[in-house]
Amino acid sequence: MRRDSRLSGVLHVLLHMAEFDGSVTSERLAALMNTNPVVVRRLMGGLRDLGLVASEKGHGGGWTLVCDLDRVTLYDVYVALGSPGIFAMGHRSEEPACLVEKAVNGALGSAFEDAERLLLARFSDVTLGHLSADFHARMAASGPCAQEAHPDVA
Amino acid sequence: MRRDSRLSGVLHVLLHMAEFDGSVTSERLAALMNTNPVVVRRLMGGLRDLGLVASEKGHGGGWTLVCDLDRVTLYDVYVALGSPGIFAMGHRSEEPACLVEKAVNGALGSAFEDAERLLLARFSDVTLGHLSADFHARMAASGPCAQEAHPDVA
DNA sequence: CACTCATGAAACATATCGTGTTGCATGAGA
DNA sequence: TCTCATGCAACACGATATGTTTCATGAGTG
Repeated sequence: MRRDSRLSGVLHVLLHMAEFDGSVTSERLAALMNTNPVVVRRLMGGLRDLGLVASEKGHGGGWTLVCDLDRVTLYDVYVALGSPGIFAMGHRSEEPACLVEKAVNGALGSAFEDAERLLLARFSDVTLGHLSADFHARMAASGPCAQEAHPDVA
Repeated sequence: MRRDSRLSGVLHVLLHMAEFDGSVTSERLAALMNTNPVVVRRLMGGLRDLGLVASEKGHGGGWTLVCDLDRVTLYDVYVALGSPGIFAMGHRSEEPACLVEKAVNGALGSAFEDAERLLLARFSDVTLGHLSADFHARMAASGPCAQEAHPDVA
């Protein structure tokens, strides 16, 4: 549990959901991720609020994709998670009185801003559809006898 | 204490040291940083190992800059700190068996690599001399009656 | 209506890691 | 010998992602 893997995790969930027809329960998704259903619900909450997925209670309930995979980017998913902090590093003080620290913040800050801008731009360039296509390409490349997408669903 | 501020902190220390003539004790540096002398020693250990600073024990001991400020970049300092992890986010699994996760890792990984490359390139473009010059410019800009660099040293 | 299934939410435990702090050993100079 | 300062180890603390349990809510089924 070294770093924040929520974006990685929620993308994993979404791509698995794209392989299902109907709705999928948190429990089944959690089994695919080797984690706990509550963790899945926490991850999905923000996505539901932004209309990327829908959840239904009760019998036959679960999670459903309600967005166009080709119109949702990694950036959208990132925002749905609450735009978590990107960098593990930061300033010692955001509003320093010390002029030395202001100079340090200036140099580091602009570098971090540029890197963040590039990263989020890259996120905006990739749709869930791209990821899904990449997944299917890997499926095909792994041979005709490759495992199914969901071997544990049978 | 939200994020790793070691790079910011150690740059702060180095720039303050540049304003001193002789050696400076950890205690004095810690006072400038509002922290503990042991924290300063921890930060400086890696820099000493790489020959950026030197330390001496006993009477009159302390820390001295032994590098050319114009030849040491932020990247060098970053490496001296042990090249700490840059991003707060990462993969759920580095070597996943799941093809979905491989696709996710591929997309996220290349974006993170590009952003890291950009960030470190920016670090390599900035020397400690640049930061020091920036600091002195800020000193001059803050007016003739501005505080000294080390008002608490008098 | 009673029962079951599944989400929603809150509380708590756990692990990691940067930071702060204390204590003691080592070595250099007065 | 005494003092000063680094070096190092150990421990406490705070923040946060993650894992887990418990209970409430609501939707479908018999």
